[in-house]
Amino acid sequence: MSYYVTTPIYYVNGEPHLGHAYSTIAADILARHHRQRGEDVFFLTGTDEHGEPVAQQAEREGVTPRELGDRLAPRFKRMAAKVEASNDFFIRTTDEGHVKRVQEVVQRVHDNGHVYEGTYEGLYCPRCADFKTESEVAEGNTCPIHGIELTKEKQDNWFFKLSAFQEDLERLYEERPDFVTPDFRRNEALSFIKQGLRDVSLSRPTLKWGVPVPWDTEQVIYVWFDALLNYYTALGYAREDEDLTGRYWPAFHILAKDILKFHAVYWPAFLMAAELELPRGMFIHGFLLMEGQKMSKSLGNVLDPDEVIEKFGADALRYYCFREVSFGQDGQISPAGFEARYDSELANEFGNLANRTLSMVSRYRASVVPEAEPDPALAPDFEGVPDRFNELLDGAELSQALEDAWKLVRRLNRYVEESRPWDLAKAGPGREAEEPALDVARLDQVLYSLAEGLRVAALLLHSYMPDTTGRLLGALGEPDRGLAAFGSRGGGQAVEKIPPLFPKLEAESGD
RNA sequence: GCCGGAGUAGCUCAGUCGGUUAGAGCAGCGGAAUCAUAAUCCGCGUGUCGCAGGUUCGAGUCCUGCCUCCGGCACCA
Repeated sequence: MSYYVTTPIYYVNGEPHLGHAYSTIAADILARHHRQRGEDVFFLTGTDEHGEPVAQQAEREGVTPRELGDRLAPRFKRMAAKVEASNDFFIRTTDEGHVKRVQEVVQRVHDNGHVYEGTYEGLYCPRCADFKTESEVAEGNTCPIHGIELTKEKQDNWFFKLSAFQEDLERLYEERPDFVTPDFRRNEALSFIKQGLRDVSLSRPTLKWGVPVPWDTEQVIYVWFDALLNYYTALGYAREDEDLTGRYWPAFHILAKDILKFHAVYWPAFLMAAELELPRGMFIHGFLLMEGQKMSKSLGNVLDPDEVIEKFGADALRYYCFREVSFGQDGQISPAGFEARYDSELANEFGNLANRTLSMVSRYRASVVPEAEPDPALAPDFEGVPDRFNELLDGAELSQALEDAWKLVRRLNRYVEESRPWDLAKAGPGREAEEPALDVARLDQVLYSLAEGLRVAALLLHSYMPDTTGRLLGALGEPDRGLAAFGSRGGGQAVEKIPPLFPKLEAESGD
């Protein structure tokens, strides 16, 4: 079974920020999760480098668009690495393999009769790289988004017959209710379709920076089609010796709400026109808001992922993003919120649970997990959790799944208090009078159950926090990374004590 | 203007087909414990469930109207 997941490709007219990291982390969690389930996974991210905004940005900086891409693509690549993204390839739309395959697909759409030549006249925003309909024009012929003056443009260019796919799209949404999730995004896309689709421009005659239209090399392909096709083209050349298309296509897409229309309407229509299989689905996430506003360069409220990772670690960032903000919704984030979650949940609840567990096994049982039956007091709380976890992640419900896993962490801390291993380990007065052998067995059972529960929880959390859970699983003597049921493994492994997984922040700054 | 969503504890939110005293986390207050990164655990809520009607034996849950907020689309400038 294969699983192919993508992030949007990031536009190189600016530096990477936390918003980019967010999409990347989400896709990475899904990729890692499906690998844990033993599936054949391909995870793609990359950069979008064509189009007018890049050309303009390059001009402002006095470099060629190619040079701008060459400078920024590595930054995005590095960001992916910094957040521990396990992508199998990093596509750049300037890659030869991409350009070639875009032309093939566009040619096929043309040959299938879905392209025609027309004239487009209207007000154009160079920053948006898009024409504005009358309704989208602000006072004084300015762009409502960028506030800059629009220019009147008339272009002979090629059109894609989007309107011809109206019924097909409606049927798609009918037949596959999960094609776009969450459902309120699906409704938005569907109502957009239902109100009637207009043909869209497929090419740009005035621009040189892009993929040439194969049958009219004076024009370049509109950057959005070029960009969307990355999901398909990458599989063709990511590996020198193998075309991966048959193995992985179609994809599951992760994207933010601002590019819903392109992915949920244009993209499937274009694939239909090219007679390619449609995506298996897509999940539309919201924005991480800083002080109530979208992070944006112009507002100056951008959180640099590097700084966050520097202070909290990549795992903590990955955790926080999906814990604090319900995946799919917009949500507030803040440095104070990071610190609160880090301290109370990662350090105190999870890190300390790991620490006390390893410590007690080490102290009371010479660092070997005892062999015992799972405690019936604990087992029901783990019953069915991995299955439900899988189901949630099948629907890309990252926050819900994380919540389920976290309940186990909390349950285990409670279990420690309920079972009081330190009392069981005491041979003090009033204990010897009872049956010591019973307590030995009981302590074995408690320590086994605790270590086993921690193992199961760590495995569930592994896709979210690969580094720290990896270290913890190593310390627990667990070589495998597949999801496991509670009680599926016996005792007998040697454990080792390790430094705190999430050191307290005060302790750090106090040094 | 049209469509959709939301309005529940100080904050963030759960509340499944209408059914027992409306829940969780955080924050706050009090306590227990000592294996552990002074971490953990337990206890503590007089909430007009946006407002007003209605249906029902019974409504946070269904219906109608209204208010506020958010999103999408359309329109105007």
